[in-house]
Amino acid sequence: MHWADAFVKDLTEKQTVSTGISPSGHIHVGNMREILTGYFFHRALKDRGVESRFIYLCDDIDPLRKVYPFLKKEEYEQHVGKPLSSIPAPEGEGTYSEYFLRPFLETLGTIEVKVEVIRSTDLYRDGVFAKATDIVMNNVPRIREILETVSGRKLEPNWAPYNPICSSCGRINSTSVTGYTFPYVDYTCKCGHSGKSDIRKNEGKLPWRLEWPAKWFALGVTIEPFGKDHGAAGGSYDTGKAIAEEIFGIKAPLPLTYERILLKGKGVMHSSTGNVIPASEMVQYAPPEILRFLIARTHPSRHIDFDPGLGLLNLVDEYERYRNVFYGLEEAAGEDDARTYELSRLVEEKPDTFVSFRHLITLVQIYTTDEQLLGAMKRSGYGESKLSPYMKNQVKVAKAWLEKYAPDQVKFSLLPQDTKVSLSEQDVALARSFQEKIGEIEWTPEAIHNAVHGFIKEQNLEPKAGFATFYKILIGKERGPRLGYFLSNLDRVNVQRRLEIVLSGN
RNA sequence: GGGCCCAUAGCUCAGCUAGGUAGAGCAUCUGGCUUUUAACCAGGUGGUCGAGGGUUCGAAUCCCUCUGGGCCCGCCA
Repeated sequence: MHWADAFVKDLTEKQTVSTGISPSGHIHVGNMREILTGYFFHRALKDRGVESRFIYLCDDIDPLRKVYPFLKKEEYEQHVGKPLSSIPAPEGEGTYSEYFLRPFLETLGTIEVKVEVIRSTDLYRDGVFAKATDIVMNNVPRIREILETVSGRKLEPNWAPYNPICSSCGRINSTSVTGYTFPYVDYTCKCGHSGKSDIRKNEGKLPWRLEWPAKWFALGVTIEPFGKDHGAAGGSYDTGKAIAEEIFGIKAPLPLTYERILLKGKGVMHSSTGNVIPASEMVQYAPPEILRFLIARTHPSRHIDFDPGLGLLNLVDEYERYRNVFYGLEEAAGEDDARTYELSRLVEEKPDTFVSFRHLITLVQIYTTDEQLLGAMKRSGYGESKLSPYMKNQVKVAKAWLEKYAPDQVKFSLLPQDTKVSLSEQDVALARSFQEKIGEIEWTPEAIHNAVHGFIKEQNLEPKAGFATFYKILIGKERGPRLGYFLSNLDRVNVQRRLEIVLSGN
């Protein structure tokens, strides 16, 4: 059974699956595990006929913690400590949080993940946290005791479970609570200002360890996946669970701690270090369903070493193998293959409506126009009369991947006309016979192929070695794309000239 | 100091929940194919299942200890 199905298999009541990511920087492939793990639970529930609500809480009231390396120091120093929803975007119009949220939401659209997006600033502004905040402010000693016991840390004497936003300087990290009378929290700020925050508005926020259980309480969350940073003993899930049960009188959601996604050879993806591939970029360099597949195929308890190079190509191969399993064209290797495919795919893909991505990688390096490409695809079993939007995107993605991440192993390009290549006697003889007759060969794939094969046979060569001669001359490699189709797309005069140049040097 | 996860073929992994003769893909090798989608078809090589102990008629699977690797908490979120 697929891990998502196994996780929800005993649930029959309506569930609310919640996820949360802070838009403090680029929302990256690593963050996708949060939202997609939740999404797969949601899907698994619905597929079992269990009612489910799926929400994503965007923590946009969180303060900017520091000036990240990707921010201009002079510009953002003044904003440290202010909510992400009230400081300017690194570029263009709008707020900081929306700047990073927008491409993420677009990416969710691209991979067909439908989720209710809730901004924490809005929750506070609309008073959704008011009741929870009031409960919390009336139970400070008990909460302090829980936090100190469960987490083992000592809280400051003036600690309070609420952080007011200073109405004068806008900071949330420099205020101290001095009193509480519903609905106002009194505070003083390091900037010298004293004031009141209305807990029914976005004039302050709960600290994380309280905000999390308050969210469960206010929104009725029953399932929540989270990163292992929250899952450590004495971590925020432990304290959250205790607060949920003892202060709010609710059950904590069913937890799932997931492992991190690493970038192969570079370690953990962190927005603060810049060691990231934003999710919005990944869907430009990989078929979008692969983002889902990457997360769906691996149990959350295992870390993922993501390799955007050759590893990505292998990943797509695997996805396509699972697709074949789903359509009964191939035997399953693992028992969840078909289900993993089903959870990953974006649209129904009938077997004759696509061409394998690996093959496409070759094709887009040979053909320049859609017509040529379509012809080549049809020879590979593509049944549509024109490029589908899906395949158009695949083509775009294949080109982008070649440009940015492809290893040399899968790339080829014509050698410059005057590049010297040393050839064996066999190579020379073969290339010469072709070069001498090149003007008489009909410049079509089949005719070229037949001509080359004729010369190979005439000279008693191994076909493989014979073809290699031409690859050496043209692209400097031992192997290459099917020669007839390849050459027919090159200008005959240029090919002739290239052969002459190489032969004159041997 | 504390916690979690991982370890099975050269590589990526399945198998572990409910113990019953060790699996797949890729790579590699051999053979086939009168012509290459960086193919295709058939077959082969390759593993003391990280180590040790325990439970059991029987352990990759359950329990304990250890080793190695990774990550996290003890600021903030």
